[in-house]
Amino acid sequence: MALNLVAIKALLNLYAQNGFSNSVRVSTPALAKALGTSQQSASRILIRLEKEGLIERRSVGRVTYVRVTELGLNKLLDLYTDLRAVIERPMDFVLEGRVFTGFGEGAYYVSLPEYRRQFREKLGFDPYPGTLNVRLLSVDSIHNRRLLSKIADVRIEGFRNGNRTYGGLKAIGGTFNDSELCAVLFIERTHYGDDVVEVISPVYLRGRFGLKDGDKVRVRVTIPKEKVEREQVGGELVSVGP
Amino acid sequence: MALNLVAIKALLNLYAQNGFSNSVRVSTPALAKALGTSQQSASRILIRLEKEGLIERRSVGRVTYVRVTELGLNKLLDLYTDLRAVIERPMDFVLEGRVFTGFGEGAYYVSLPEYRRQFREKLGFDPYPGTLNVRLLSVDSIHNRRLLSKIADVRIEGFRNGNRTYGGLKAIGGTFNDSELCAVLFIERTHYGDDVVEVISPVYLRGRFGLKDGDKVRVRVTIPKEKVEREQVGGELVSVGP
DNA sequence: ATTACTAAATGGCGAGTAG
DNA sequence: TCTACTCGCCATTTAGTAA
Repeated sequence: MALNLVAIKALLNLYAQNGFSNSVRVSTPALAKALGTSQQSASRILIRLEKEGLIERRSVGRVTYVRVTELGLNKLLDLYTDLRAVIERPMDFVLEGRVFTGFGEGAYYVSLPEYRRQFREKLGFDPYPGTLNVRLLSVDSIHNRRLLSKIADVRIEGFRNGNRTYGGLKAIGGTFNDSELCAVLFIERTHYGDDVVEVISPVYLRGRFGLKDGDKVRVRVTIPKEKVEREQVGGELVSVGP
Repeated sequence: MALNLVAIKALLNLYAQNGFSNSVRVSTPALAKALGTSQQSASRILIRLEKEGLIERRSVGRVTYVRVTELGLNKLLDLYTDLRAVIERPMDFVLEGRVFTGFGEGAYYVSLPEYRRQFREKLGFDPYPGTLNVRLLSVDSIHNRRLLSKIADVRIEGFRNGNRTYGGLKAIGGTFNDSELCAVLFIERTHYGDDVVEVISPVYLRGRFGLKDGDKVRVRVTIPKEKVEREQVGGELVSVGP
């Protein structure tokens, strides 16, 4: 017999008030308010939680005290550890596509001392002078490119040199064909579309893997934890307290 | 419009299969099995999740691929962080009671070199030769005593000296009257009941607080995280995979 | 084999209300 | 005031079934 989400929220609410090591004084109207539900439902939930052995109730006069049982705590811990096992683990973004020859500016830009210095300092390697252009194949890869362009946290600043200005870009480190260190570049004003990434590496990738145009390659970016943007924070969860 | 628990489980299940950075192939019977529900419910859940923008579906031939959206990920993260905020925080166990004079053996035992050495090494202080007996007042305190006796992780070994054997005990560090370092002892073969704790401390507590029999005292034990026993592991949560 | 509709059963909800 | 009952009502479920 599976518990409802609201019931879990109620349990969490009680636990949040130290309900495991203290008897917490609760009233069904107060609980109802905290859960955004009716008094009747709050009453039902407490009855249910008690029946399932997740809480213990004790009436002193007309006020009731509730204490979360070990079973109840375990219920919360189970949910928590299940979530944690899934969420607190590295997230892999794979970009798969085919090599193609671009406009050939990559080599020029990468070898500019301003850029090169920043790559060395912020990415930790001295890039081979040139970018490898990859046209992404699957919708997943294109989707991942979009996500990564937001996650990428290595900011390479633009600069000006005389009357010429050079734009900024973002980068993020990854692995090329599951073996070589590389970085994916997200150039602010690129000539390419959403289905293209430009990759740099300390090694000459075309040579290292004997790549010709049209060959399939794979870039893997691993995000240590959940570093994913949390722009939408529509928290509709338990508000703890009275 | 609040989501159901089963729907959350479904979302988690999809996410667990790298559903955020990969399109996951799902079938409603398989999902139903993983969730312990019917095929029809699985179908409805997917429809619902898609309607709420938490997943995206894509049909290729007769198989459908599902991908968790950023909104969907945020939903999981919200739940997770809410749980974490409550669970991953120190837990306080308060024992309140009144001082009473016991059989007077405490001083003898504590001053035995074997015990004393272990206290010093495992608890980090040299105990005043004597225990303070506290008779617990509230049901919460008695409950907490029971819990702490299971949580207590400082094991003091028994020993024998000639023909006499001295029993083992467990202890856990705490704070006496919110100011002095102390430890609660859980003696294996005690003469006292479940409503009594024996407390030791580097200082002479009776003197330090001017305690007479019947005076109220409070011992607080703080457990860093959730170190609580998880004997009951009735996991009825999402089983990940096919 | 799928997915997902409709129908009937179940279960949860809030309003009203008793104790 | 409180808790928790009953009662309609609506949501969610499963079974059957269509596509």
